[in-house]
Amino acid sequence: MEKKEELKTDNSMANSTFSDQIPTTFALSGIFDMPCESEKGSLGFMDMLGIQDYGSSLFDLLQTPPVQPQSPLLPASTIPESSEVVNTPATPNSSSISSSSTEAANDEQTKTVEEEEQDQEKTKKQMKPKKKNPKRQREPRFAFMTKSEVDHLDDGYRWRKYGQKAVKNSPFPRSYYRCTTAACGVKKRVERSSEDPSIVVTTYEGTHTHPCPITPRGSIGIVPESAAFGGGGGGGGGGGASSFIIPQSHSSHYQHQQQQQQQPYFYNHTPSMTFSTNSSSFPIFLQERQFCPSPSSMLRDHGLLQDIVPSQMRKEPKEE
DNA sequence: CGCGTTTGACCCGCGC
DNA sequence: GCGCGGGTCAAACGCG
Repeated sequence: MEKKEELKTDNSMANSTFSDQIPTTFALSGIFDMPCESEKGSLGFMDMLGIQDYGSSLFDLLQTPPVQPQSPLLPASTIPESSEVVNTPATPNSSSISSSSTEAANDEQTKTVEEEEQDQEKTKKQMKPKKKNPKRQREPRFAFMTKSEVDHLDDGYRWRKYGQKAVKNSPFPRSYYRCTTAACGVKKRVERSSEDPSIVVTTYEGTHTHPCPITPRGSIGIVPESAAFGGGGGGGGGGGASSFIIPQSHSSHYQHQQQQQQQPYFYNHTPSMTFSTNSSSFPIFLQERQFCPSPSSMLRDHGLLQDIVPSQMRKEPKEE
C-alpha cells in the first residue's frame, strides 16, 4: 500500500510535463559498459578522469567517495550536492566491480530444444527466452546521473515502461524502459539516487537501430540548448519527460577542448541526447568497463556511447 | 481501439 | 541447495 503511494508519486513526477519540472541544474556522468572481453587492456577516458572500473551497482557508484574532491567541471557553488555525488567515480578502493550483472542482452535469441523442454515442464511459467548461455553478451551500456525532478528524461526516443522494481537500500524504485520501436531492443533503466533524491540515474543499454523518431537523423548533432529545450523533448512526445541538453558552451573545459579538436560531441544517429543546463551543469562521462580495443569497431558502433561521448574522449585506447 | 503503465509472478545468476 | 536481488514478462488497467 505504502509502496503503491510511493510509486504513484514517483510516476507523477515522471509524467509531469517537463516544462514545469524542468530541472534547473543538470550534472551528468556516464558509465560505459562495453561487451569487451579485455578486462584490463584498454583505457578510455575513464582513465582520463582518473576513474576506476565501475561495478554494476549504480548505488555503489553513488555512494562512493569521490576521487576528485571537486571536479573542475562542476562548480560546487552552483550545484553543491550534485557535484559531489555526480562526480563520484569509484575510487580505486571501491571494489564494487561486480561486472556480474547478468544482463539478458541476447534474450531475443532462439531457444534451444533443451529450453523448449524446460518451458514445457514449467507449464504455466512464461516462456523466457533466457538461456543458460554462459557467454551472454551485454549490450553497450551507458549511464549517467542527472539532477532532475523528473525521472524519465526525454532523449527523443519513445520508451515504453515494462517493469519496475524496488531497489535495495533505496526508497526509490527502478523503472525499466524499452524502446517502442520495433526491432530496436534498446533498454533504459531509470532510478533515483537514494543518497540524493534529486539525482536520477539513467542507464541506457543497447544501440538504437533506427533514427530518432523525434529528431531526424540529419538534424541531430549539437542541439542548441534553447532549441533542445523547446523542441527536442517537448515536441517529442517522448512521454512526459524532461528533455536534457548536453551543455557545451558553458563548460569552459569542454568548450575549450571542443574548439581545439573541432569535433562535435555527437555522432550521426545521435538521439536528441541533450541535457539542460543553466550554465552550471556539466556532463561527466565515466566508463564502467572499458572500450573495445578495436578502433574501427569503435567508430562503427558504440551504441549510445558514440551518441554522447565527445569524440576526443572516445579516442581509442593506446594499445597496452 | 491502440498505446502506455502498473504490478505480481517468474526466471536467473550469484553468494553463502 | 537455498535465499536474495535484479531483470523480465504479460495480464489487467487507464487514458486519449
